[in-house]
This record gives sequence, structure tokens and C-alpha cells, in this order.
Amino acid sequence: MDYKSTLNLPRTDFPMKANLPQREPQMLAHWQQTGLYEALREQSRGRVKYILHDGPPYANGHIHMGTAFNKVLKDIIVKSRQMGGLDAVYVPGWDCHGLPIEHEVDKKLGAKKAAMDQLTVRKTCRAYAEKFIDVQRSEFMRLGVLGQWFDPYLTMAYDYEAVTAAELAKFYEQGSVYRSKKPIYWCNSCRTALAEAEVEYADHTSPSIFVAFPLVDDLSQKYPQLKGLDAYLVIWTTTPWTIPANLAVAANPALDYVAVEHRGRAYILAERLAAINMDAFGFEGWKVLCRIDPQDLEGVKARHPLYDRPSVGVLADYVTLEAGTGLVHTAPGHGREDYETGLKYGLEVYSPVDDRGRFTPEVEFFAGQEVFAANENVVAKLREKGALLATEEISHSYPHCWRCKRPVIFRATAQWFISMEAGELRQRTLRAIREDIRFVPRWGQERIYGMIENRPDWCISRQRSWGVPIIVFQCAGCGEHILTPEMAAKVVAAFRAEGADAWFAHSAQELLGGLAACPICGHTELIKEKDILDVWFDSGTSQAAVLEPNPELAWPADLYLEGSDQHRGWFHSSLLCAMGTKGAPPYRMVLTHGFVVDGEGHKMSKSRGNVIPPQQVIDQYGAEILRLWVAAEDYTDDIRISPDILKQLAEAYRRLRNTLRFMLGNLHDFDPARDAVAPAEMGEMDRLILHRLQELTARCRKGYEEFNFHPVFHGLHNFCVVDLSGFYLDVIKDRLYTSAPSWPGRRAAQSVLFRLADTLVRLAAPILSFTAEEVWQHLPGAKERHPSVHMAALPAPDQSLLDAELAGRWERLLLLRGEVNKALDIARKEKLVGNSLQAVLTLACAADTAAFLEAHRGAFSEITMVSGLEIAGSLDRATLVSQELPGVSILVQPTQHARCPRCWQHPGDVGRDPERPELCGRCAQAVRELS
RNA sequence: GGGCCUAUAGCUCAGAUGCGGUUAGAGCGCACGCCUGAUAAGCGUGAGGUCGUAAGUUCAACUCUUACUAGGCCCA
Repeated sequence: MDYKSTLNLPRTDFPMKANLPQREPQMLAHWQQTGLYEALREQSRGRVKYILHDGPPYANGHIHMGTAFNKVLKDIIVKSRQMGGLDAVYVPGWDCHGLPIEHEVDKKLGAKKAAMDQLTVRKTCRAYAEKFIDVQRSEFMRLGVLGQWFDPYLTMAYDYEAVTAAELAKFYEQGSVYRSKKPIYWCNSCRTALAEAEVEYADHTSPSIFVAFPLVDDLSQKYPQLKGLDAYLVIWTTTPWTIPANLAVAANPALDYVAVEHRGRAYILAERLAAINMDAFGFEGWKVLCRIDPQDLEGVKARHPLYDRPSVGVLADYVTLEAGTGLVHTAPGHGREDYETGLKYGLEVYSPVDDRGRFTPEVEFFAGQEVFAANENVVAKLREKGALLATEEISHSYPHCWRCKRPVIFRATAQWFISMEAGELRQRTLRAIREDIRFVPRWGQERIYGMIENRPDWCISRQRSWGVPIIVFQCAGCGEHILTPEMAAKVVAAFRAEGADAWFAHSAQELLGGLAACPICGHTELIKEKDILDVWFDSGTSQAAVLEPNPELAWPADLYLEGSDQHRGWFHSSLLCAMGTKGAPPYRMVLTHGFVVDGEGHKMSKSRGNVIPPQQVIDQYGAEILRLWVAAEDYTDDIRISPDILKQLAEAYRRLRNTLRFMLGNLHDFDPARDAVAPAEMGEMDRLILHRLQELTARCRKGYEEFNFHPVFHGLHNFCVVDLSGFYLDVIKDRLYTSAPSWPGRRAAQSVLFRLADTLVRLAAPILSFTAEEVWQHLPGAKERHPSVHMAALPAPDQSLLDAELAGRWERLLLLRGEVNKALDIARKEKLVGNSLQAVLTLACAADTAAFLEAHRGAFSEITMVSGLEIAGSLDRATLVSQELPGVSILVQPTQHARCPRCWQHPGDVGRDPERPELCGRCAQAVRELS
């Protein structure tokens, strides 16, 4: 007879094969139809809020692994806080303004753009951003990230643009906003400023010249060797046209300099470049006079080689020995580094070049000449003045305009800045970093501190079209820049009504109405500022535009969570914006994660060919595996991803899924309300597992609380593999399958399974959101309690189920079980037995162990799953003499008893039941109860 | 070149709360075996690490210091 039909084998609709790529979209549709996010809001109304404020990704292109990682990490946090009893609102956002979008639109429009007015260009940019918001929205949603996706915040929303302008006005009102010159990339032929991204590098031939700057100050006091000699600072440059703007000569304080004598003149330059330069100048019979300490060059006065004005000695550590003389020609109006050095030494940002790249009238000799054309004239004039030591043509990499492909220049133009010192912005911000914000990991604090400490004033001007304008007016009469609070309010109101486009659609008169008059001179013609705001200011004001006005949210946020690059980005700009207008930081805590890199720890790039797009993982494995990856990796460091890692995670996932499936299968006839057995009525093994489950629960909760998710993943996985699959589930199969359905032992095991599944599914839900939900729908009574697992609470450890004494005893039992397993393995290899049920054990051990085993005889033969257990004082021969447990030896022998065809055990009472002579007593009883 | 950070078995992570002390652990993967009543599943056993490299401090370092190497982020 086939007894299989009389067993309680697992039965479930929960499929073994996850088929995630197909199943996940169905789950997403289900969540959307049932309004899960809204239901969560409804459910948690009145609870303490938890605000993770989303850093807006840029609305350009598809999402990549880094943005996917970031969003999933946020989702895990939001979901775990929500299940932890808080009201965790999640409002995603997008950064919509700025150059990259305008750049893409430029490319698409091509020549057409020149004919379009600014409003039309802006409209096109807006449409472009909208398109990618839609793209990214569906990509993020596909990851299972839950949030207010259809009412996100957009930096280009009218209200948002109004707040951005209003925040700027607050800075302005405080006197923190000022205008100053700064060098930027400039294309002479396009007559426009260029951003870094609009500059392409290409080879270019430039005249390379060596120029002598006569010293005015006498150094012979300290260096007597110079006495009676004309001394010169020797510089090298590849942009002769910037010589008219020279204001300084820079030396590196860490390099060695010398004075070299040639025909009665002393030339100062770097020691290690002296010989090669003398050679280049064609000087013979030169000699080194003395060493010059670069510190002595700081502040020393030289004369400009062409004009009667000084050029001063300065120190700068970017000066190198790679080329030139070790002394660098410095024109603060024509170079980024020169500018920084100029700021340090209080030099003028002198840039006497107009929009077309021509020298202004004030420039003697060269007025009106285009700078590149003027190069040879400058060289000629230097030669005429006797300042030119050598010249040649060199080819080097030089920035060119991305559109017209012509070489660009650095030119200083007036820009708007936010002062770091006005209102002690820098000091107050530094104090807040130190005192008011929690950084995880801790070094984030030091990193952003260093940046704020050293950063220059914030240049907020961009010479672009797509963004929020700097809402300042200039009086056509007196030339003053003006923005009164009343004027700002008018403009802000206009933005609120029709967006920042209002600035471009209306005249100053229309915008200001009766306020359109200069408060200084009364002139009524006002000119609107053309520059737009740095997009970092846009996103930096999200705390004001999103958190503050929204009653569902709160200011400040509990958490900002972004990649570590955002210390200079959004963390930075948000902090400055909030400190400037509110005097307090916008977040209580900053959490950072590393960057996604490949399996070898290298960054992902197209050229390396090691990019893994999220979509590829979703198609192959499902978003769930991506989520598992996010949880499994320690994100404080760089986050690796590779085909191997994904494969491993997919394996781990299958293990978790199957373990859950086994539990569900064995709960098919279990009604917790009707069949549950109280822990006090359970056996020790059952209680041991409940004890372990409490430990696991505590560990997972701690992980969630501290934003450490890899212990959650590893904990769950380990528990399923070691405690459940490898131990408990394996052992209780006998009880579950062979008992009559309602025997107490079976119901006890089911009660444990129920608690296990119910706890594990909720612990896993923030990470394995799809699968947990799927399990929830199959768990007895679960969906009647909460329609979604995400509406359930994160389990808390139940102290009453902890039993340290029992756990300690079982530790010992399990150690002994391990030794038995080794012995059984040896016996198996010797073909003595197949599975453990065919084995009879004889254990020899010391008296205390023997007594211990005797006291746990039933439990021990249950967990070793053998058919017989003898305890002896000693053994003549042993299958295994334990190394781990000295004194313990084990003999394995095949059982002599017949096998019960139903339970497959060899209990020794097969055949004694008169009704069912082929069965063992227990099975006979079970079968009897079935009929 | 500068600032910050990371470096434990093939892989993912542990290694008592930032201040050193028994033969460095787990799971996965791998190898070998068992089972066929979780079955495109399950169980058992086993082999894997001079804790990035090199010095130093110390009675003692994976744990502290320095340098170097590799890698990452941000600057230049």
C-alpha cells in the first residue's frame, strides 16, 4: 500500500520559482490599484513623523545603478520607519533647471536656437525635463520604491520657483549678495560665457614666450651677490595676450630658486630649471650666484615689462617644475588659479577685454585688437622693450568652444556672489556642523567642515537661459543695483502665478507696477538682471520650498541621504541656504553612501565597459535581487556589483524564498486562532527556535534602527539556512508529515512555523518588498489583519520567549549533534548506512555528559534523526573519536529493525499493531485517526 | 598634487560600544557524499585566509604609528 496519501505533506500555491521579472509588475499594479501609499498615510495619521527628504536627481537621461541604489536605500529606510510605528512620508523630487538640460536642448535645436527667444528655449527645456521625469519615475517605481510619485516636487514648479526667488531675496535683503568680477570661459566669436561642460579640449598652437620682469625692490641686502646687478624674475607663458593684464608673478614656497648671472644681469628662476632655460635663451657663460628663498619673493616688487606699473611677487602652491621657469605669470582676470591667488593677495581682477575678445581702449599699444590676433604684437612689443628672452611655437591641449570649435579665453566678468562672511555665514555653518548635525559615517562631518571652512564666496551667477533668474534690477539712471523687499514680493507673486518665465515675459514696469522706480535717484527705467541662478541654489532651497510649506512634511528633515559626492553638492548647498535664511541646518542627520563600482572596485564607465544598467538586472533577476544587493552591501564604503555578486544574491534569495515556501506549505491546514499551541505547552526544541527567533528579531531591529541593513540580510539568511533549513525544519518534518493532523506535537510545530513565517516576513518586508507581500498573501490570517505586509508592524522581540538556560543546554546538545553528523558521514562513506534513520548510535562519554544525554535522550534522538541511541561508558571500536569534544566517541551501526513503510523509521514496533501489521505503532494510530 | 575614505578566505559580511592578549569566524560558492515525502528542492562532511605590502611601538597587533601599493569621492 502507498501510504504517501496518508501523510500531511506540504501544500501551497506559493510557487517555488519566483519569476520576479514577470511577477513584480503585477505586484506594482496591485499596490497602485489598492492605493497602498495612500493607505499607509491614512493608517499613520497622527503618528510622529519621520522625514527623509529626497535629494532631487537631475531630470536628464535614464537612471543608473547609483541612483537606483540610492532610491532603494531610501525606500528601505522609509519602509522600516513606517513599520516601526512612525509616519514616514516620502515625497520624491527632481532637479529640473540648469545647463545639462539646456545643453541637450541646444544640441537638438542646433542653429534654430539663435532665432528663438528665451521664453521658447525655456519652454523646450521644460518639456525636455518633463519627459525625463516621466522616464525616471517609472524606472524608480519599478524598483518597488513606495512614495508620492504622482505629486513629486519639481524645482521648475511655479511655487518652487517662487520660493527659490524669495530665498534669494532674503539673502539680498541681509546684504549677503554682491557683485564682483570673476574669470569664466568665454567664447569671443559666440560672445557668450561657457560652462565647464561646454568646453572641449583640442590641440592648439600657441606662441610660448619667456619674459623677464625687472625687479624694482632691491634684494641685495639679503643676497649680496646681487649687488650692482639688474635683477629679473623670469616667467613663461603660452598666452602672450594676457601679459597686458599681468599683476603678479607667483613662486612655489616649496621649490628651490636661484639667481643666475649672465652679462651683468641676474635672472631669478627655479634651480632645477635654470640650466635648461639658459640653454633655451641661448645664454652662454652663465653662473649661479646664489640660492633665493621663495619666501623672500613674496611681496617683492617688480615692474611690468610693458607698462609703468608694478607686478608683485606672490606665493602659490600650484606652481610646478613641469614646464617654464618655476615662476608663473599671474593675471587674476584671465585664469582660475590666478584669480584665487589674486583674491588671496587683494589684487584687482583686471580683465581689459570686451565681449568680442578685443582689448579695451585703456590698453596701451593693443587697444581694439582681438586677443589671439594681438599675440604676435605683444611678443613684438616685448622684444622691442628688451623683455623677451626666448620664443617658440608649441602645440598643446587647449579649451575650445563646443559650438563654434574656436579657442576660448578666460575673461573676468561681473558675477553675483553670496558672501560667506556676511552675517557670519561661514562661522555659523561651521558651528552647526560641529554641534547640531549627526553624520553617519562620522567622517562626513570632517569632510563637509573642511569644505565650508575653505570655500570661497558662492558664485551664483550663470549666463544661461534655463533656470530661475537672479531677480535684481539695475537703474538705468544711476546704475545702482536694487531689490527692495517690496519689489521682491511683487516678483515672487508673479512667479507663483506664471512661473519664473514671468521674468522673461514681462518688462520691469509690468512686473513692478508702481514700484518701478529707483529708490536712490528716482529714475523709472529699470533693467532686469540677465544672469540666472546656479542650480545648486535651486536644490539647496528644497528645504524651504518643499519641507516648510507642506503640512504633511516638517522642517527640518530628520534625514538627508545621498552619495558622498554630495558633501560638496546638495548637503552643502542645502546647509548654506538654510543657515542663510533660517539660521539653522535643514537636517538633523546626514547619511552618506559610497559609489557603485565593479567587482574589482573600479568605477563604472562606458570606456571600461563595466557598466551594469539597473534594467539589465531587473530583466535578468528582478528588482528584488537589486534590493537584496542594496541591503547586503556595506554602503559606508564603495559598493561593488558584478555578475558573480548578483548570482550569489539570487542564490540567497532562492534559499530565503524556499524556506518561506516550506513553512507556508506546512501551514495549509493551520488556523492560528483555532490550532495555536502556547509556547509553554511546547517541547524544548520548539521553544529553542522561538528563543533564537527573538534574538534574530532584536538583531534585525537594531540593524534597521542604525541604518545597517547588511546585518539584517545576513541575519535572516543565516537563520533560514542554519537554524531552520539545516536544523529545525529538517527535524520536524517527521512530526509534521506522519502525525495525525491535529496531534499536539504537529500543532506545536505549526505554531512555531506560523510565528517564524509571520516574524520573518515582516522583518524582510522593507528589503524584500515584493516577496514579503507575496508571502503575506499566503500566510494564514495575515491579509485579514492587514491588507499589505507594509501596513503591518515590524516585529519586536518577545521577552517571554527568551530562555537563556534552555538555549545554553541546547548549545551543548547541538555540539554533540555535530559530532554525530561527522560519524554518520563516515558511516555513509563506508556504505554502512544511507540516511540517518537507518543508523543506531552508541555514544561513549564521560559521566557528566552521559547524564546530560540521558536527561535529553528523547530530544537527542529526535535531532540526530537516528533509529536508536545507546549511551555507554566506553567503546571497543568507534566510528569517530571526537576531536572537538574530548572524551566523546561514537559508533554507528545499521539498525536491525524493520522499516515502517509510512514514516520510514525503524522504531522496533513494526508489526505489533493487529489492524495495521505492516506499520509501526505510531503510524497505525495516525492512520486509524484519519479514517 | 591636496582633502576625506577603504583594503579580513573566490564572493558577501562578523571580529565586545572609536582606548591591542587564547589555535581569526559565518553563510554563499567549490569538492566529495547522502536523500528522493521542500524535488529545476533538501541534508551531511570537507578543503579554503602569513587579516593589502613593508617597517616601527610593545612581553604581545587583524586590532596602535609611519611609509608604500591598490581603489573610491571631492578638489586642483
